[in-house]
Amino acid sequence: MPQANSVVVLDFETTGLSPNLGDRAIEIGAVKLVNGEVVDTFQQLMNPGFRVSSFIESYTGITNNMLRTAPSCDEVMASFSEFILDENLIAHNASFDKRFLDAELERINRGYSGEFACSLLVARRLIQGAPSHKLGELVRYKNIDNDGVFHRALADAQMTAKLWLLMVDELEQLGIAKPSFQFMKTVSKTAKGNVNLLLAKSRA
DNA sequence: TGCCAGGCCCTCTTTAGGGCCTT
Repeated sequence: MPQANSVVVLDFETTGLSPNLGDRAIEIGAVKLVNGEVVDTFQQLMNPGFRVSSFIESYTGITNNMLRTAPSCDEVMASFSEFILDENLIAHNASFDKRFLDAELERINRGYSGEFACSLLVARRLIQGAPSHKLGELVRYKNIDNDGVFHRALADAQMTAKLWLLMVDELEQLGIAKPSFQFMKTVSKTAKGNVNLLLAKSRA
């Protein structure tokens, strides 16, 4: 059973957009939060078994030379599956990361018991004034601490975690007592126009 | 051969189309 007070925020860098078209993971980064505090991190490059495009090299800064000596996806994902055991999961545009997580774990016959929540879907509802809901844009808009690194797995996971905690904080300031992972999922599934109604009903 | 993601969400919608996000 997933723990109620802890969660893992994760981010993949990949060779492209779709595991169904043969794309693979090339880096996984994650932070484990317990009661809103970072207690552990995970970051690992992985060798997908073929060369990545020059687009991906320049988009992520991860080069073929860096991947040449990296351990295989199978090896890294086996270790990552231990990291996320029994944890609920968060990602920015979670449907993307879930597809890659599921595809990579299926290859090694591993699974996980947690559920996914999506920081992008929550942000679209709670941060409606943002010029866009790209992770980098939300980080700028909300003045979230960052080290200037974007499109690397651990850096993006850290920023996503900070964004998530900021949104939880904002809900607490609006009178929602200790917004849970499940409550955040409910927010993400509520029609935009009904979010204020949900919050009004949920106030302590 | 040539093409290829997929889920969410809005609207000039629901017998559909297109932008936003992720790499």
